[in-house]
Amino acid sequence: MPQVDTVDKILDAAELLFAEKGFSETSLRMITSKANVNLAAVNYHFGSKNALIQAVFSRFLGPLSKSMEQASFENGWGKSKIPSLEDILKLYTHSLLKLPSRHENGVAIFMRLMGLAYTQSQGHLRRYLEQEYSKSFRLFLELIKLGTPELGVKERFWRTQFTLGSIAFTMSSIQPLTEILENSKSAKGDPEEVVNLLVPYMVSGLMAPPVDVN
Amino acid sequence: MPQVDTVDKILDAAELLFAEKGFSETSLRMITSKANVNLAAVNYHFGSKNALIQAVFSRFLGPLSKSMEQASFENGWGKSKIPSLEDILKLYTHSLLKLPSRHENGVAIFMRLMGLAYTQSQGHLRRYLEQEYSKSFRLFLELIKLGTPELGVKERFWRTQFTLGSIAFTMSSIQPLTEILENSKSAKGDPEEVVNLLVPYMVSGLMAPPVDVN
DNA sequence: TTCAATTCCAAACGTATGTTTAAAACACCC
DNA sequence: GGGTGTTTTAAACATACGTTTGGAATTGAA
Repeated sequence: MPQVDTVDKILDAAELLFAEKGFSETSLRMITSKANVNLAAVNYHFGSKNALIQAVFSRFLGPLSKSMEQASFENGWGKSKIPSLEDILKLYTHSLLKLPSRHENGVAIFMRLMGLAYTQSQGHLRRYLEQEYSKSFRLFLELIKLGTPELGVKERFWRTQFTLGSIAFTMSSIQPLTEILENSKSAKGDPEEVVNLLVPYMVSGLMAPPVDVN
Repeated sequence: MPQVDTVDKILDAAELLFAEKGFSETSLRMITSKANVNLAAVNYHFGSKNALIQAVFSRFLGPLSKSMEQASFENGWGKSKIPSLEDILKLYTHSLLKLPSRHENGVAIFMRLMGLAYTQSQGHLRRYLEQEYSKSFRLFLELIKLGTPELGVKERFWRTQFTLGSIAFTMSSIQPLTEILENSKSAKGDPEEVVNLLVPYMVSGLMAPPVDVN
């Protein structure tokens, strides 16, 4: 058994390339040559390119969803012990930061991948994530609901959408925008710093006085 | 001369398909068959697929950037007459809503395309937009700066980033775009309503008490 | 060592893509 | 109405893709 087996070498290379270029723009030949494995290895070990995409997500989404469910449970959060919005968002962002990764900048990669999962039209991926992690996602929405009791359903829905957008988009467009702004000094901040700036922004946006009551 | 010439038929079809599927996932054959023109027409009139992508953006970004620059000028905004953040964001969102479009729900399509431009890795597009519309983008950043005088450079940079993310992501993940195009009256997809919910969210996020001062 | 199962590999397959070609069709002006 | 420049067309082109194949190499247990 090699130190890092073929499966992991493929996942490592695929993770990076998908995050960098997107799914359709990354070919199996790019992946296998970066991973130093044979082209046919992907289909042998995973079955298809789509299955590889799903495997990339499962490798980090599995541990992540488990750790978040557990943390929420350990805190005893629920209708009897309502958490503040800030606590919720801090829990999530920090679980993310603590997530182990094989790459530097792992957080940015994961966030970028999550953004792509929403943004790119990969029907199979959406279906897969939905059926596999809907429980985790529902828990997140439930906590948001506990933290924003004054919001109507519609307004909470959209503000949650805006919030997810801030995260996904920010992480997914770090490199491009820094190029444009050539403001690389202010943009080079490490993920932890960005997250620390992000939480109060999200809290403030979600907690803004309701416009629409229903 | 036909009522709608080939160039416009191609642009119309491409705009919809790009917004729905993304750039790489949309083939020229999909576009030309939806537009009822010959496959070779794209390369004849535009030169290449990449040039078509750029043309799709120019068709709505040209008028949009002009109208925004003009509105900002007519309001006399500047260091002598500092606009409120809400005024700025309202100007932008409403110019967007008033933008003429050949499709119902044009706003959602434009926003989705802008989101894709940032999110998908299309180097040529980024370079093109940068060289063509950097002035408009700089104006936007300048206005944001006027509207958030209490923020440090770094915090303003990231909060702007978060804000752009809210917009782009929200519009780009209105999932089955086709569904929304079909029953555009449905309350949950009405762009005007979403924008009205979005502005206070953005204002509140941008105006949150600074965490980091520098 | 032997043998069966697993993993790897070079090569090929079929398909879809963006692009080019050369001829046909069309439009318009003198 | 003939001639010229523009536009459309069907067909072919070269290339890149995901996937499959059949045999070679490797592995682990008996």
